[in-house]
Amino acid sequence: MSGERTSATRERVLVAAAGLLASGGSEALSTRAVCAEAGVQAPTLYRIFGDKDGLLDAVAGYGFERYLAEKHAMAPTEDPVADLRRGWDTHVDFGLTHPAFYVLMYGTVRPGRRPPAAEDALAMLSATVERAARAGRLRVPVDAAAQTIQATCVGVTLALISAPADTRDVGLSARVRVTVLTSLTTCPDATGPHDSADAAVAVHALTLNAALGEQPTPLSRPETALLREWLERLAASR
Amino acid sequence: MSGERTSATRERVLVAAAGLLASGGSEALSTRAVCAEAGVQAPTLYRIFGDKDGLLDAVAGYGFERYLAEKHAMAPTEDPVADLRRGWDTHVDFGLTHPAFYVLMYGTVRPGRRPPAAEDALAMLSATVERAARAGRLRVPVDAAAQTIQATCVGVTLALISAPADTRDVGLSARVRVTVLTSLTTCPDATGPHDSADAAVAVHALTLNAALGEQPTPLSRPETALLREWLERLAASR
DNA sequence: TGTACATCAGTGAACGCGCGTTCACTGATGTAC
DNA sequence: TGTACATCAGTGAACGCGCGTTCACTGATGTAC
Repeated sequence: MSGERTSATRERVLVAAAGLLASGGSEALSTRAVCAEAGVQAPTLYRIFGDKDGLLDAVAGYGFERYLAEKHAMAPTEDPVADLRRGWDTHVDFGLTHPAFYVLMYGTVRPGRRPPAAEDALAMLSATVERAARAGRLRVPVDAAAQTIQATCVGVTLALISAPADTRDVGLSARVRVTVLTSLTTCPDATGPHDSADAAVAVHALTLNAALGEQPTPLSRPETALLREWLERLAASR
Repeated sequence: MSGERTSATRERVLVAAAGLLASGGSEALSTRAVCAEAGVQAPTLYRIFGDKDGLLDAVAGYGFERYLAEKHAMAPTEDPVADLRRGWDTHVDFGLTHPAFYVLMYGTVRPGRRPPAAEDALAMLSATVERAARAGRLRVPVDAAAQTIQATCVGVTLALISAPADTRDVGLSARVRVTVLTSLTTCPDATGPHDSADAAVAVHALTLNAALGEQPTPLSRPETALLREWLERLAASR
């Protein structure tokens, strides 16, 4: 009973803190404001969380749990690359839906100190990347892929959050996701469920054609000429 | 004379603030600490900067000037894509060299409010991207490319800053840079001066081969078979 | 079953500190007559 | 040239507030005899 009451108070304080965070950002998260909002006296907060840092950690953890709830609603499928794609979108969505939480979890950068949420999220991401590697769908080492995905996904999410609503580039996330996942994996449809695989073929054909440039290749000159003609046909096929 | 003395004091205060920022992060930037460090009384600071926000803006601007100094040391060449590549590296370098400044300039995310430095940097970046577009080297609209570059480059820099020194993935920036710039531009050597163009060809050949998957193409079956064989040869050629 | 005691989640009120900021003043420099 | 005045970058000292935190206490619940 007393245990239940304790956690009820704890929950009430966290909800109050989350509300202040959402409405006023992390600056609004003073111990006094949280106490007032939760209808609780200061010593209660200190008994439960120890000190202000403990409160902030608990709030970040509370936000991370919400994030995990969204993420776990999405069970892993047998296609790890598709899971990466959906994980990317879930991440960005969460950031845009709970920007204050997100900034507290990912945007509070201190040199040499990764936020715990970022650490945990990276571990989860690595697990999915690992599955992709075991399925033979990965083009680079697991760590490299996970770091790349996390860095770019966080960058995109922070950019979207800090962009004024009217100049927000709605396609940014999908474009970067396609580019990044395509470059890391060997998934034939890494361009996502809404992009046709044809478009991916066209893009890569164009890219390869450009990369060929004036370079000498292991192919003979007539072979190269025919290859380039085919690449152009593929590029035009979307 | 009085004007010179004024700006000398202003400079002294900014240097003091920069020092505190570098050693203690933005939390260490109180008006009182800055005054003490600069050997100046509070009203002097208030006369020069108006209030604390004015001071913070001035400090961020001061950091941004340093950034611009590094950036302008690098004059634009006739290859705008190479300029984008060097601009990327300069950006990441600056972030790692002046992490506290960088976080103040780019990492202080508030929903809907882009930091002024990010705004200015995006404008400068857009100018270079625009040059690439005029040179026919761009694969996507200017705005889309600039946003993509900024979001991913900031993401990478923040990731590197917040990574503990011992787990810092040194290749992250170059890998993401290659991927992003390659996907946005038609530069044959977008992989950078230290990566061979052969490697780029190999990567793109592999990518295209994967993207082809089981998709039907506008090519005939024998053509496709031969194409894939060539792609494999290109992929193995690095 | 009744009583005495331990535990502990909570209250009410205050402490002391560092903060951003401002008031009243000084003293040096530039300027009009 | 000398004097009176305006300007203004600076000083010294304080104001008041909100902050994180803690002290002393209450009252409800659980427990031993």
